[in-house]
Amino acid sequence: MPGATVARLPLYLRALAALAEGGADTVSSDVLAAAAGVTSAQVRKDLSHLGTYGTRGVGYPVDHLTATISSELGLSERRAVVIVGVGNLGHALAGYGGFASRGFRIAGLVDDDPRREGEVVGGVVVRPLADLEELVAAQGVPGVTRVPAGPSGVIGVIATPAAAAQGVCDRLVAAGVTAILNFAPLVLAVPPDVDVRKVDLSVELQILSFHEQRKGARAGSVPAPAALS
Amino acid sequence: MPGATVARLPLYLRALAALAEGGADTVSSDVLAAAAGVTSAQVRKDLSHLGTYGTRGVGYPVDHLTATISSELGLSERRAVVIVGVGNLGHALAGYGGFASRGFRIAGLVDDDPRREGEVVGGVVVRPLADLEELVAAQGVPGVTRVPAGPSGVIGVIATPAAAAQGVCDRLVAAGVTAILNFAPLVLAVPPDVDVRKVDLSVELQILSFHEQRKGARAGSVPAPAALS
DNA sequence: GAGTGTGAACGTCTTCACAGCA
DNA sequence: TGCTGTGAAGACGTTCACACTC
Repeated sequence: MPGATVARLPLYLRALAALAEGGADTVSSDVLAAAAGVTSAQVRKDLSHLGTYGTRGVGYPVDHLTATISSELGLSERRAVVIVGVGNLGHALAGYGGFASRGFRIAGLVDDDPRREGEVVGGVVVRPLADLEELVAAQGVPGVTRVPAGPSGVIGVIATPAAAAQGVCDRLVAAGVTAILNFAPLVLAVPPDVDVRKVDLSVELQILSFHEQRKGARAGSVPAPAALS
Repeated sequence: MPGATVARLPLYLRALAALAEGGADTVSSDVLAAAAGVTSAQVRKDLSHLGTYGTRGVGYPVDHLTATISSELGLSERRAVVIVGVGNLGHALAGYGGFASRGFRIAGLVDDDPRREGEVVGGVVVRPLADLEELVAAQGVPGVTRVPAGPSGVIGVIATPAAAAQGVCDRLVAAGVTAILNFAPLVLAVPPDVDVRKVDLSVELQILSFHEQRKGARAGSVPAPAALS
């Protein structure tokens, strides 16, 4: 399954939820494409990778498609998420309703700062960093036989300052975490079997800034003279 | 300039800042690649798009390369950012030091909820949603001649619930904003000259979940029999 | 020798166009 | 007729390999 397709499956899932809300029974690739912000050809190609069969002349069954994608994404059982770092960002993440509604559960909040210990955020108690390993070990992914020292199935979220991130990452990995979402602005070093995805807010702004600059240059300056040819 | 290259320039910028900190005068593509988490061939290709000249046998001058990339990204002047929605996420964004240190300034915080008006977050006062247009209009990008009804150069950040996002987006666009960073989990409809980038935390988790599931399946089941060949 | 700059090969993703089926 | 499923074509991005320069 192409990585680009995997990245779009959550979008389809979200669009399908909205369509199901509206009482739709089936969806055509055209409608689904509009809701997800892609082209219809893209939708059909992506769904063909699922082995999913729509009905020609009709479309795809909303409920079955939803179930298939959920299953493919491993969302059938609520996956455990452990958030490290309960600062501004950690608070926002812990309080974000989208996690729970998308099939995840916050299984732990951990912070370095003793003053935060015991605080309750999003219904979960903040625990000291020392409890990290224990927290990860306590999570079993239901339906998956836990192999000792194998992947735990837990997703670790790093919301600490950059200086602390690699240390936290090492501990997560040692505890058996093989999926990490990193908000700290640095490149984490991890073993090859560990997946890291990164979200860097200032990088996003800088990309937007690039395009803005180009627009500004276009609008503010005299158009370039025609090339000699 | 390829979009993929633009997306990596901020990473190089960050890596260069760290190297400059360490007192480095020049960088080889190898070293820069390691710091940015890409390959050295990638670095050379990307930098060649800048028309930047390194010195063969030596590397790239750290200061000049930093200046060139900053300029290319339009970060020479501090670009204004307006954040709409000062909930958990908005708070985290407003308090995020990475914005200021990367060449952006928070020019406005806006929220719907009258109870938040007047609150000071990250040194900026929260203003009512009605002030949005005025705030955008008040920002000029220094050095860029402001064309009436043209792009304002301001970057809008949408950190509202999904239900409010499209309305806010429309107002931003009407006010002259042509660059939007969207945290709400929906696809925004905008005119073609407006750039939208989206960050969806639960989408990232779902992508990680997909890969975790595959690992779990591998570890938990008997290895597939060898193919007949 | 060390390291850049770049054409060419390669792989991946997207779009097109249309055959095939309800 | 309407819409899926999919080979083929095209666009895009990355990696390779090496000529060239300091």
